[in-house]
Amino acid sequence: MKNPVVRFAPSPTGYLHIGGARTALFNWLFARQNNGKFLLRIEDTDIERSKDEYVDQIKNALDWLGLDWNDEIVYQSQNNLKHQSVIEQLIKSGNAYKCFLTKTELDSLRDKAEKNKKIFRVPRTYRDFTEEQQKELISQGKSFTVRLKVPDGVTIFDDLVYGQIKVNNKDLDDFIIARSDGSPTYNFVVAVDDIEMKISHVIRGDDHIANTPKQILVYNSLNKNVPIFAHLPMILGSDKKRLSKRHAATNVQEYKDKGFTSDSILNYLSLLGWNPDSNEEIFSTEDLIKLFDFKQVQKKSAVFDEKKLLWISGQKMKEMTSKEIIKEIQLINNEWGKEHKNKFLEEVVSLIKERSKNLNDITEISRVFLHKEIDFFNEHKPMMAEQNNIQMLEDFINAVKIEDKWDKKMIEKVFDQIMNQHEVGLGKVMKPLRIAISGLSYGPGIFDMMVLLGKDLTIHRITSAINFYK
RNA sequence: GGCCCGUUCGUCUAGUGGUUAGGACUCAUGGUUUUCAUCCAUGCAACAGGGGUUCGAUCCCCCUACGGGCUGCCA
Repeated sequence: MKNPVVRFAPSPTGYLHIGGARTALFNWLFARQNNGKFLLRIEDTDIERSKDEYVDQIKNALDWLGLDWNDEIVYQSQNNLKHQSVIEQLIKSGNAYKCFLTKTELDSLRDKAEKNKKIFRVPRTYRDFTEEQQKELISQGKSFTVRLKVPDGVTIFDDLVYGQIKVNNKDLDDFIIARSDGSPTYNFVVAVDDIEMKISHVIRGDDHIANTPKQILVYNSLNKNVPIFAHLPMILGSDKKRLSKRHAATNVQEYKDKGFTSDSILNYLSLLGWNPDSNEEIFSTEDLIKLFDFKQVQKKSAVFDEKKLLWISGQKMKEMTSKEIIKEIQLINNEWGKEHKNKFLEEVVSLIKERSKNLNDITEISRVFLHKEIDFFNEHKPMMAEQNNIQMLEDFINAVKIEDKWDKKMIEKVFDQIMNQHEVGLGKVMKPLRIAISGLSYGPGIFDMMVLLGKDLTIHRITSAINFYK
C-alpha cells in the first residue's frame, strides 16, 4: 500500500459540505500517511448545474481546512476527447454497442413492466446488430446511445470498509456510456478518469457502492486493473436524514464563520465514522495521519452533532497558545486587534481562552478590552437598580481615584473597603462592577480584567455605566 | 418491485460465544471557583424484533421490521 494515488472528486454544483469535507479528509489522511498523492478532480460535466464560483468555494474550503492536493487540478470536462476515443475503442473491441432504443420507448417499457409487477430490464435488441444494420438505421436518421455489453457472471470486489460485495451481472442492465448527443455518462467517465489519473484507491461515500460494479465492468472491458475501493458511511443530519440544504449548517464555510478552527473541524469529522481504537478524542492533524486506519472505519452512517464539535473546539482552545489563537483569529478577520500591541492581545486572549469554545467566543469577550466604549444592556437594569448598587460604583471610583498604584492587590483592597462600607459580601460588590466594566454578567476574573483594562479605562467604564443605569 | 448496504445509551462509539455491556458528548445532581465557563465527582441512559445453532448468545446463521443507497440519455 505504498505511494497510493487517491482523489477527491466533487462536482461544482454547490459549496463544499460537511460530508464532502469528511470524504476529502479521509482521502487526504490516507495519502499523507502512505506517502501517496491526493489529487483533486472537478467533475464539471453537468454544464447546467456546474458553476465556476462553486469551484472557487470548494478550493478555498479545502485550502482553509489544510487539505492540500498534489499536482494540477483535473477538470473532467477537459478530458472529453479522451472519453470520446475510449467510447470508440470500446465499440471497436465489441465491448460496447450502439443502441437505437429511444427514451420514449424505454419509458413505456418501464411503465408496462411496473404495471405488470415485472422486473424491468433494458432489452438487448441492438446488442448484436451488424455494422451494416447500424448504418441503415443511422441513415434513416435514428439517433443512438452507446451501451456497455455487460457480460454474464458476477462482479465481486473487496471493499476496505464493507468487505466483499458481490453483484450478479444480470441485475445490471447494459448501461449507457454515451448519450445520444455523444456525451459520456458518469459511471463511464469516472472509471476512465480514474484510470487516466492512475488512481490506486477510490475512497468515497457509500452512495457509490451500487455504482461500483458498473465501473468495474468498464475497467474490465478496457483490460485495466481495478483499483481498491473504500466506501465511507454517510453523514446524517439530526433528523437522521441525509445531509442537505434543509439542515442547519452543512457548508464548511459556515463553521469557519462560526469561529471553529479547521483543526477542530478535522478532528470532529475524523471521529464521524472512524474511531482511533483508544479513548482519546482530541487529535492534531498529525496524530490523525498516524492513526487513521480503514480497519476502524464504521459501516454505519453517523449523525452530525454540533454539540460535540463545540466540545472538541473548546478543548482545542485550551490547548492552543494565545499566539496561535491570535493567528487563527486574524486569519479570518485581519482587522481584529489591529490597533493594539501583540503583547496586549496575548494577555487578553490568555485571560479568556480557558472559558471559550471557539474563536467567536474570544472575539466577543475581547471587545471589552479592545474598544474604549462598550454596550450596556437594558436586561441588566433591574439588577443594577437593586439596593445601592449605583452608590457602590461611585464609592469604588472615589476609593480608587486616590490610589497611586494599579494592581491586583490594591484593587482587592478597595473591594474590601466597599464590602465593609456597605456591609455586604464580595458577590454583591462584584456583580454590579462586572457589568459596569464589561457590560456582561460573565467573563474572566474581575480583578484580572480591571488590571488589564487599566485605571483610566476602568474608571471611564464605571462612569459610563452609572450614567446608563442610573 | 429488484439488487446492494446498514441497525449497541438521545448522539459518536468500544466490545466479547459466559462482561456489573466500557468510554466520550449531551442532560441532571453535587463539589471547586469572586460571576460565567472550566475542572472534578456522581447519576440517567443501549445490544430493533422473532426464530434457530449452542450448556450459554449482544456476538454465529435465517427471517421480519426499520433506515439508507442504486435501479436516469443526473453526478
